[in-house]
Amino acid sequence: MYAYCVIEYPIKSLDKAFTYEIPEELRLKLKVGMKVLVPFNTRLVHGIVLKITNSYEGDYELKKIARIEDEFLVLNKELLELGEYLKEITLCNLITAYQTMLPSALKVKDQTSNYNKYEYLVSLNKDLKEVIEYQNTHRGKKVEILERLLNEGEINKKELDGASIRELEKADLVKIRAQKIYRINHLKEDVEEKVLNEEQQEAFNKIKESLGKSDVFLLYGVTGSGKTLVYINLIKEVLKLNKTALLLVPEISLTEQIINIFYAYFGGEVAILHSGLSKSEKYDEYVKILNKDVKIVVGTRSAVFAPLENIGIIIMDEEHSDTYKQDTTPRYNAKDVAIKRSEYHKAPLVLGSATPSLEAMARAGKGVYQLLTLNNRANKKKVPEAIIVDMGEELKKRNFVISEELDKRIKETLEKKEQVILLLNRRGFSTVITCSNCGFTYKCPYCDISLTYHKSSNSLRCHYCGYTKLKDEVCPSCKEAGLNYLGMGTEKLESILQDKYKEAKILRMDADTTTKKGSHEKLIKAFKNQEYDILIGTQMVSKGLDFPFCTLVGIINADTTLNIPDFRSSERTFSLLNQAAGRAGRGKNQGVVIIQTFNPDNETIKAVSKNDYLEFYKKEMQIRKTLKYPPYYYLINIKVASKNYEEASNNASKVVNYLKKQLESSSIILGPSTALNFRINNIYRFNITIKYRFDKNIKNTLKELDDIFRTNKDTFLEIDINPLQL
DNA sequence: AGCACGCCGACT
DNA sequence: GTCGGCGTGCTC
Repeated sequence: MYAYCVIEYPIKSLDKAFTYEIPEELRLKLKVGMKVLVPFNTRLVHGIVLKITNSYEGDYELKKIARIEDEFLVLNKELLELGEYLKEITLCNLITAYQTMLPSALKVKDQTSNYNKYEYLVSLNKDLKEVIEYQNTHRGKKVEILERLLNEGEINKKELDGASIRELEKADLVKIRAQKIYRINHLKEDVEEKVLNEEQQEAFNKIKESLGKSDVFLLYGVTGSGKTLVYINLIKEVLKLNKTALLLVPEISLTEQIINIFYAYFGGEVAILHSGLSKSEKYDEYVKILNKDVKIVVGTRSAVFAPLENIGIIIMDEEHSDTYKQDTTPRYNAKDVAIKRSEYHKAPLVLGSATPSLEAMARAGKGVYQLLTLNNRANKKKVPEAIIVDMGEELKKRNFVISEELDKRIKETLEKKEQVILLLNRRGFSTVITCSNCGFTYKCPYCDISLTYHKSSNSLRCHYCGYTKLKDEVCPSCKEAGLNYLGMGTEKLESILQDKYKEAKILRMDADTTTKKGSHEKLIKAFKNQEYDILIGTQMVSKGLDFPFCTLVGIINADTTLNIPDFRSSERTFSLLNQAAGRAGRGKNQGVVIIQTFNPDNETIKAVSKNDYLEFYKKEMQIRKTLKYPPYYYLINIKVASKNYEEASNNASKVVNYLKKQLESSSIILGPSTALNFRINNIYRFNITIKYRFDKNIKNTLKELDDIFRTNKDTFLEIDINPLQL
């Protein structure tokens, strides 16, 4: 018998099956989808078995499989196919696809170690007579232990005196049994059963009817409308059918809230998979799924590959989130994988969002997805009104940071002992440092982008490559003391606010204060417990959090994300601001939102203030249509990168010529242009963008292009299919 | 990728 | 004479 295997090296020339003879002793054990160790050239490498046959093609001599690794890990037929699908949609190597699907502890690589954790259980090894005899002839701890073992049966070794146990074991009176345990354990709690309201019930019913069919639903529910409750009830329904459920969430910080709810409802039936777990924790959770010890998986992007069988429903919360797309190779979108799995399992896929991606909404509009709407907040409060403040006018009144209106509202809110959230879309003390005398700005010598000032270390840092330098006392260019902070960060806002509202307890939450594991959750808890009055933060304060005492949300500068040169910036801004606004008035009292902007007439800002997603959707779709952007056109981004400028530039032109020759005339090819981050780490990058609607040549052309450049050592190609950013 | 094989330059 | 530089080519 022979086995076809892909081996661990993620190299184009090795991206094929190698044939091995299966040695006699492995013939019964070896299964397709197993991880094996095989001789390859002069050494042993790991691989995955793709196929087992009785004969093989080719006239070379075969080597034998050395051994099976991690015997319990078998990629089933669905997951093997899913890997091939991943390869197809991202143009990655097959082995890269499988690596992406596996937790790091189980990846195909040379060092294998045991991640299993055990507990040791002690029990009696001899009959009663001998035990009693021993007890009669001995005294002290050992006798007590035997007594307990007689009464209790098995006892965890940790509870007993180590030295005594060792002696008893030597005397052959007790035996110790190792039992695998999981690192993460949660018990179900008594939760009050919340009843679905009319809207929720209706959505629930529609989806329930589709159980057993691979329908896709877009659950469009305003912030606070209780989508989670719908998810929980659907999953309960799925469990009744003895099927499993997969819930995808956008990021860890959000996972923590939702995961606690799920633990409360489902306890040990839930496995979690996200980047906040340690390697061994992830391993454990993965093994739980493989062993079918859990029925529900909650996790971030890569959890879409969870080895669940018999899936009854897949739910993707915050469907519009960018985090579902991986921004390194393989550049897959978890949504595509979720759709594929939903088809395989004949399970409905529910896409939930308060601000659906235009793609999803457009598909719902065409009937590809079924649209379900939750218009009302679960607490029956209105979605907060939003007041737009024109910061251009405020500047004339010399209010640079906090407008009159926001100031008044903050004071009122603090007096009422309610809480304020202020959203600032930047991190660091200030982003850019400029000389007011000569206009000099610090740029990264390797990446050609502005350096960010960090107050705590008085240093300037490049966000791309990590280059750091100390801030100078005088401007390096004109030697005047004119270096100034332009823009503002959370740190600066904090000090301004502390000055203005001396009594207020202010909490700052951004990437700098939440680097430590668990610090994010701690800060949230502290604010929720009203240990603070004002919460200042970046994007992370806007998402999914529930603070019942918060009645005022202020958006300090709504424009920052709007001005990013990207065709999705309006969509992202709407989503961000809408989410932030949704933090206000989730409890008993009505909330208010203040939006400070230099563009009070901007359609996106106006739509946010009216909380009118559909209005935003209509206007933005019009723009996308005229400018030929998704969802009207598909995009492909090709980056041509090289250490050598000429090399990069010439090859970029060659790529464009090749595309023009191969693709249909209806497809639009843009570029080559210098990439937004043209020079990173001294590598020059050119951008080429393809816009197309229907082009039967596209797949093959990209594949060929990829093939051509895989052999080129100085220039490499990065192909991003359906990119989120250009 | 990783390693062997191979064919040319300055050294115990 | 040989140690070692990294170009080339192969891997079931």
